[in-house]
Amino acid sequence: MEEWTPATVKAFRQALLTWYDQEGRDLPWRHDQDPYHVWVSEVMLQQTQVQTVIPYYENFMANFPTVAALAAAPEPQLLKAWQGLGYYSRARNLQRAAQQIVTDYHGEWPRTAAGLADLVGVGPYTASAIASIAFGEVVPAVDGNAFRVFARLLMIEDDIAKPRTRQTFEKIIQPIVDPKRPGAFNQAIMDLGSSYMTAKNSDPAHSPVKEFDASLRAGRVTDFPVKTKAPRPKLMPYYGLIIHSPAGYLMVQRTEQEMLSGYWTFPLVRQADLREEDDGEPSLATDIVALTRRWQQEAHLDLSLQPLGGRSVSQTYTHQRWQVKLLMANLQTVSDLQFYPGQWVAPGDIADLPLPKVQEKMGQRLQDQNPFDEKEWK
DNA sequence: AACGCGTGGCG
DNA sequence: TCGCCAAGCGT
Repeated sequence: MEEWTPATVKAFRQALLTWYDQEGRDLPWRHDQDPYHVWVSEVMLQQTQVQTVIPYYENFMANFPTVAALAAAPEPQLLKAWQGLGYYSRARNLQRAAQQIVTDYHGEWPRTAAGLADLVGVGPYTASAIASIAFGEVVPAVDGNAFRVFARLLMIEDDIAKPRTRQTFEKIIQPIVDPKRPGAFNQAIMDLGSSYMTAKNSDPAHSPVKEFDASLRAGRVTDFPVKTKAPRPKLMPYYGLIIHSPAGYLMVQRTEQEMLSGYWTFPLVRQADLREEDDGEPSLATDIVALTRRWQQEAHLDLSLQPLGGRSVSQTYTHQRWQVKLLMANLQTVSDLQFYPGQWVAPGDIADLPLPKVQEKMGQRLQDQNPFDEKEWK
């Protein structure tokens, strides 16, 4: 890899920050250096692109303008504000950290990366970003952009998928960070990584730091960064149960142990489990299937599940690929039996719940087919 | 250390 | 349709 002299470091800072001052993006969270604003934006930006985050950030600040407001927010409102943004544990961790700030720190922010890292949901990158941007600490904020930019500039061969590579990069970048403007330096690297030095379609030959780009000189830009590939998502076949009654549709809130926790969906049953039930084998069925069976037997209700036409709904996650076949049943009466932990939701009220994308797709499919001649969709 | 965790965009 | 990528963190 390349090594830079102090003179090269100085020239690099100059070129980078001159460009950033002229061409840096005007983003909603860059209007001031309020640590609350920086923190919320950084958490939203974890694994998420800027143009996706902007409307969520604006809405979030309108709903929760201060750390105290966030700490006191009702969870359904919080989850609704995060709906569609993904990685939902971020929202819960954000609120828990807000409560830490209010109660443990009496509203006073830790002013260093080391202190900030004690907040739940704030890891090494986010802690350094907040510390440098809001409090001027001279530390590198090493995210995917910094990995890519410096891997190319210096031709660093370490595999960025390995956890310990972070320390390697931090050690290399630390003396390069501009001690006078660490926050601007870190943000400039990110802007560079999302413009002239992207993963694909980058244009390093015209970047403001092209003179410092060893991979460009070597004609090896696309060799960096080195990163081992992630495994393919595992196929997970489900049935989505659309159970309709005069009271509405049966919805369940996903538990803390499940992914998408706190969000609401139609009951989802692994296809293998439902088949085991049908075969009369020892039951691997979920609560919902067992309850639908019991309900059917005790109340003598017709709960025969019919397929809903059309192809299955699919949703790909980082490690799972769901294929959801929709089955539906129409109950003429509800009786007083309860579907724990489910809840009947009127069609016009479904959109008020926090819903993950896969539920929106199932709901859309249902509305397209409209098998129960429903007129009350919101 | 390796894995689980959402969604949207792009070639 | 597919594979890869995007301002990571918790366990």
